Amino acid sequence: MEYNFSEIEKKWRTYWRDNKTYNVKEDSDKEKYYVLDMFPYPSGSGLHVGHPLGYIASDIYARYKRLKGYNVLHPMGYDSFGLPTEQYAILTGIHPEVATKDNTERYRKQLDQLGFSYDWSREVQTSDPNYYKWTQWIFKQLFNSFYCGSENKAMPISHLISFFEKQGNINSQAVCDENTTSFTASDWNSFNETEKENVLQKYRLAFLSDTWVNWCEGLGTVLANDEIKDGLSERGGYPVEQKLMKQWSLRITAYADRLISGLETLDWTDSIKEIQKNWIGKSNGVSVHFNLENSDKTIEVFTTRPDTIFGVNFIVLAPEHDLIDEITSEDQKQKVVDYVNKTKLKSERERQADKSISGVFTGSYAIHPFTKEKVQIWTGEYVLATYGSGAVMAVPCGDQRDWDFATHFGLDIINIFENIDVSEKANQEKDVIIVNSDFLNGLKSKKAIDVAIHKIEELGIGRAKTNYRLRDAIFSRQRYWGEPFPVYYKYDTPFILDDDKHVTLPQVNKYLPTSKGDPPLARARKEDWNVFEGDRMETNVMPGWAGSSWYFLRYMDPKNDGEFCAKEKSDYWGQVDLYIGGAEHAVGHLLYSRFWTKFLFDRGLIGFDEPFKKMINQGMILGRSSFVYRIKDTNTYVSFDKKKGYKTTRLHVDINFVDNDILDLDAFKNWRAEYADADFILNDEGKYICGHEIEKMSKSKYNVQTPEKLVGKFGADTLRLYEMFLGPIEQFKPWDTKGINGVHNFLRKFWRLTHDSDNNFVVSEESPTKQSYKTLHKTIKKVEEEIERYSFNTVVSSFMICVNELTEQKCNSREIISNFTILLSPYAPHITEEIWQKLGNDTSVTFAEFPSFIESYLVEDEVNYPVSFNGKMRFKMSLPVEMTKDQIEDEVMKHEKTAHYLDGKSPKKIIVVPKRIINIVI
RNA sequence: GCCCGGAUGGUGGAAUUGGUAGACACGUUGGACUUAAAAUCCAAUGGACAGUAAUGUCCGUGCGGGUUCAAGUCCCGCUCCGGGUACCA
Repeated sequence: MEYNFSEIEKKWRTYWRDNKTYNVKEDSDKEKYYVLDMFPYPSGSGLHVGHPLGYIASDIYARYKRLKGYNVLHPMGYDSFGLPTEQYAILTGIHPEVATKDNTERYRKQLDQLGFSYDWSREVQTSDPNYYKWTQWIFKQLFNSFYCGSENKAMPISHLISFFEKQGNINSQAVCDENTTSFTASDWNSFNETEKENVLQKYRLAFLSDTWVNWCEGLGTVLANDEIKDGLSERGGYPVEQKLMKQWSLRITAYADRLISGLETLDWTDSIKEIQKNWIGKSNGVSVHFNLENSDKTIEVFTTRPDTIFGVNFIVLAPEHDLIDEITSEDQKQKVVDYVNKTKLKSERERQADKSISGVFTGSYAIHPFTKEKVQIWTGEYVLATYGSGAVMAVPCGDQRDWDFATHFGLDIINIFENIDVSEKANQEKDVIIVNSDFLNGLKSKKAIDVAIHKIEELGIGRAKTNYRLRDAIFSRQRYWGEPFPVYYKYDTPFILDDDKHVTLPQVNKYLPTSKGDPPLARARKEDWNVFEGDRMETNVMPGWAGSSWYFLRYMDPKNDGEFCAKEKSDYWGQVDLYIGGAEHAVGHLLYSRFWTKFLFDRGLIGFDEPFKKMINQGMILGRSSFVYRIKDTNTYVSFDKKKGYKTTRLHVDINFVDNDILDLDAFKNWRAEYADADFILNDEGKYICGHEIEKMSKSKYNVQTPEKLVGKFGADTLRLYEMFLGPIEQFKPWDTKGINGVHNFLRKFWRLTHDSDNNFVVSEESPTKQSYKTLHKTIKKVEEEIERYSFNTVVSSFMICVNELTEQKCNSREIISNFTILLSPYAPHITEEIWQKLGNDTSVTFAEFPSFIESYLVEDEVNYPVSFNGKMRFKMSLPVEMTKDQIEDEVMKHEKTAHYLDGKSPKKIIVVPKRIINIVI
């Protein structure tokens, strides 16, 4: 074999490992660059060809930046805590640690095969106690911090305590729970330890709170929304109910505003920024208090449209609203109780899925703050307890949901919009004039909103307020395979372990909840814990996103035993300059890690407050499924091009039996017993042609392509080039191996350019021709420009054009080949190392210098002008570059073909764009 | 419903600021080499029409309009596909 890729690739992978080629150190003489892949979860099923797409792109970029003289940090590791491994442990009894080790080893093997330039000495795993003790440490810092509203940053809780000691909480600007009661300094000083802690919990950034969760008694655990189907658990089919449970939460809502404004500094796609903005859901409005007819209490509603306050026809409370019990009249009591109970049984998801209108009148009335008229109070599911104050002022003429509700129950609809018909639907337009609204009459909405807020505040019946859709993040999981909390309890009050103490996951006899419904860790006996303090240890574990919220920092200082990451290291490496990964983490990982980064910044632990400066979201690679067509009620399969006229059933066939849509009949027959004596109707060439379709890659569709197979057949360099050649990195695209021969041939062509027919390496020492220089420098320019704008696919074309031209020029000059080898090395590291070595270099091509582009090689004496008539290109003519517009015009008019296209007419206008185009308007 | 993308040959895609549409590959067809096959090399390849031919004419970037000397690219109005998201007051 001339180009023996398997031997070459093996040789260089060994070399890189033995020589630690890709290990990096901080180096103040060099500018840093940080290229990171999104943290993979090492799943048991390994990689398919879609997974490495982003890794290849980031590797190319990292290698390119090295050639450009940067000190590049390009690490890899595993987000190794997680559910699938735990499920596997429950099923098999195999400790998750063992399964994780197997999976990461397999993953590593697969990654290594592709020739990535990771610094593996920096590998981290979230499930490694030496890693998660620092996750615990950050949790401790969150616990010991509060968010100061006046400084607009997180600060030590001790500051807050001394504030309370001096002033109580009445003038405090600290962010806290909605239901926090006021106290004075002397109140505070009289509290006992537990009382003080209960207050502090309302301020801490990591805090215990009662949270509504989907509790499944049958399984003894809390379920995620997507684990519930029709009100029953997906596994086992047990009933699920909403239950209040004490859970750890993180006060991400304190950062809501900064999480929105910080997006402006990021080079991310608009769509991800938009998703985050919507998720945080900032809305400016006003909270207004409505007095009740028969009570001293008031109902607080939140509205973004105070301009429509004279259009209020009724008020709707969420079924969970505190006041419902109290205000419901005797005659409506039974109906309301039934309704509230019914809704309680539904999961949040079910309630959201159910679009039907429901609600019950409570029988009591509120007083409109301006008109003083009676307003009916209803309860209805469409009002969410968890947003705003859990109550809305219903304006059916101006809000479609309120309109639907009013129409459904036959309630009045007052119209407050001039010349607008609200009999068919509500008016949501803001560019209309408001009428029937006392002091707002004649104003347009925008102005009326300001006027109304002003008036409401002046009368003391409410105040301007900003609401967020974002909720505090629940941080407890009733699982085993996650980070344990550094928390113990004394008299049911939580305490944090000292900084030098951390909890390692204790051994348990089973990975299931206890019979009492406590999490698996509750199975651990006192002596199973490495640390045991107080009455009991916390038995929840942290969620999957805990470890992944800060892993990019640990890569900078992975072995540090005294700190999570030394400040001088994080100051050197700084933000991730390029982050490549899927868009599916838009509101999970990408939001949480921004939150943690801002927190660590606030506390002075790192010097930047956004983790990922530039992000590229690679598109999914889809599979190309193949099909056979079985004639109904037979065991006969008809070729795709012959199936017309037959009634057939389409069946997925394993793509490993299909080459260029032609089915390997023997392989198919051997696949399954039922196909063993299959008959075939072949086409005229005696072949069975399969049908095909583009679908998501999945085992059940038999369309999964593994990198191993392709690396075996074509080599890693070919696979790397091909994955890039498929198309723009961020686009969704089908995987089709048809084209892989093309890039493989390119590498072979490159090999042949530098080897004679006996496979001896040959380069010429003669100086290259002008033409070859031009080819090279054209390529240098293109490769550099395209990589800089992350257009990885077009670079491959440039390589091909370069080798095609050099082959044509019969150019194998050492100078040209050397430079081209460097250009190609980020894409095809193995073959280029081999040729680099054969060129006589004794260090890796990794340490070469990216060739500099010299403009003068591209300068031409002549320009080949396209000549257009009325915008249509008709012919070309070469003219000297230095020619003036007038001279060009003369030359064109003299051209023999011009007369033909003028067809006797004289041109109205001649447009000459030097070095570009000539257009003659007739 | 709302928000964000996208639509270019038989296929994947290129065209970066409005300036030669279809680069580069795949596939297909024909040819060379070979006992044969594979591999390799050469040639053709958007469509239609005319011509023995060189060549010429027309059409052509989802659809309909517009701006411009010139539109895949800009503007207006649609269609279809993909993604995200939703009783968020």
